[in-house]
Amino acid sequence: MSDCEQCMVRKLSALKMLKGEEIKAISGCKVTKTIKKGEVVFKEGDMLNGVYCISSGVCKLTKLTEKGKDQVVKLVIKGELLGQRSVIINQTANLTATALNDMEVCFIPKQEILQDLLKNNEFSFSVLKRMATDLKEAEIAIVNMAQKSVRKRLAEIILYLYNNFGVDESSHLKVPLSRDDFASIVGTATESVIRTLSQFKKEGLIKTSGKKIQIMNQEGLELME
Amino acid sequence: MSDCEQCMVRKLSALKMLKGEEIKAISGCKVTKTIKKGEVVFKEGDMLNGVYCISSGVCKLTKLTEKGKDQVVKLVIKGELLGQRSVIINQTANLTATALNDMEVCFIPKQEILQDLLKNNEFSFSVLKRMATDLKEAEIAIVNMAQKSVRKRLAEIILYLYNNFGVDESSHLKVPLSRDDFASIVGTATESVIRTLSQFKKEGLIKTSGKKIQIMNQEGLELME
DNA sequence: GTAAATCCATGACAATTATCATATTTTTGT
DNA sequence: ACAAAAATATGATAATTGTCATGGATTTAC
Repeated sequence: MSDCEQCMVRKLSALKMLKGEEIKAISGCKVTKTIKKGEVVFKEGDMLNGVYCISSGVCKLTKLTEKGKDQVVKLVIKGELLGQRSVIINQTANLTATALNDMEVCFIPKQEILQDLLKNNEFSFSVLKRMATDLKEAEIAIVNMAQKSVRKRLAEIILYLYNNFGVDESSHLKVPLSRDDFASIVGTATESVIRTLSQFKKEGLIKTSGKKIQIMNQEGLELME
Repeated sequence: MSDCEQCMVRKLSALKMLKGEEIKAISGCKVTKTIKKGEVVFKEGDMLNGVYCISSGVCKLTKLTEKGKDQVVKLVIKGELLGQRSVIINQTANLTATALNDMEVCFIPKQEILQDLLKNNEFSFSVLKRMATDLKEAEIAIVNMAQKSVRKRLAEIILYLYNNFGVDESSHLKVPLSRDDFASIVGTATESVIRTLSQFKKEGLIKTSGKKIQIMNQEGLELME
């Protein structure tokens, strides 16, 4: 049905480097899937038979800790590929992918991707660049976790959500994260998130209505000590 | 002088995938450098003109935090490449590399590496795999930072040093890390490291003499809650 | 070999964050 | 629309970690 050659989303990822032939092959074997909010795309430990290209929606990648809590490692958005790392090093998934809202994804079988990686140098170099960027971001995340306070990390994630996912008609953050999700992104207890958000409210930095968050003083969040 | 074709260290990294021609080219243009303990190989923000292949010695990769402290992101060892990420995405270095003991490295110019990456698919796929593995490790580090206590993280880094770098004749950990280094790996204050090590001593888990550490009860460290 | 510098160690105390208990509000399912 | 479930909120308190001060031990440089 839908044709990869015309797909705008593909242009956002390394898949844009594929040649006519290769695109056609993928068009022929890809499977489009709909994933509902809260559903799991794949689980830590699953052996993946391919990668997922996200057409719409947002997804969280989490890792289960020894205490049984989830830690969010990364939020993934339209145009990015899921599962490429596991496919490349041929290992089970390191993370669990869960839809934060309704998603549409294209599943591309492993053999197809691996074949293209080995044959098309521009494609594999592009994937390499993408991964290098991910690695850089992960390194920054390590430093943030190690050195910044919960308060600061929470302010930063709110700004991140604002800058990357924007706001809805009522100017509330678009990505629907629960306090629990925030806690597992920031790496703290849910109560600490709630308390800190209350603090932010008192300070006039944000407003909330239910789980929805609205930024009132962006600079205040940015300049947080 | 020394010939890359014969180099055993090269076999440990993605460079093992290079073909005869390519190796010769590198042999001809590489520069061998000696770096003394404490010296900086490159600094965060430097534009790198090539990558460094580590022949001997250990090196820490750090990032400067806003508070002016260093956070260690990774320890790098013989056979690994330094600076590949910056060269691949053509950006300034994200991290500072500092020798923890005397090192010998081979500097390979950027053009040479990039050429090989674009021409030799097996090489670039091998670099890709390496980077995928680094990314996985970085994700695990994020989770550890976010969820584990200082005590636990310190126990883990001691075990890591033991497993990856071994001990000297007197069965003390080989890598010479100061309490300050430990603090910036674990992501805590130096005093907290000192205090926690003292605690470990009291519990019979380790012994210390000066900055040297000896593991007395490996299982105790492994099973730490 | 000795002084200076650096590093290790520990106490006292403050700040941050976690945990447990318990309301209250919001969302969900029917 | 309504009850049940889930999520948010807040207080009280404990545990962890950070900061500042100070003294002793090692290492380094000349």
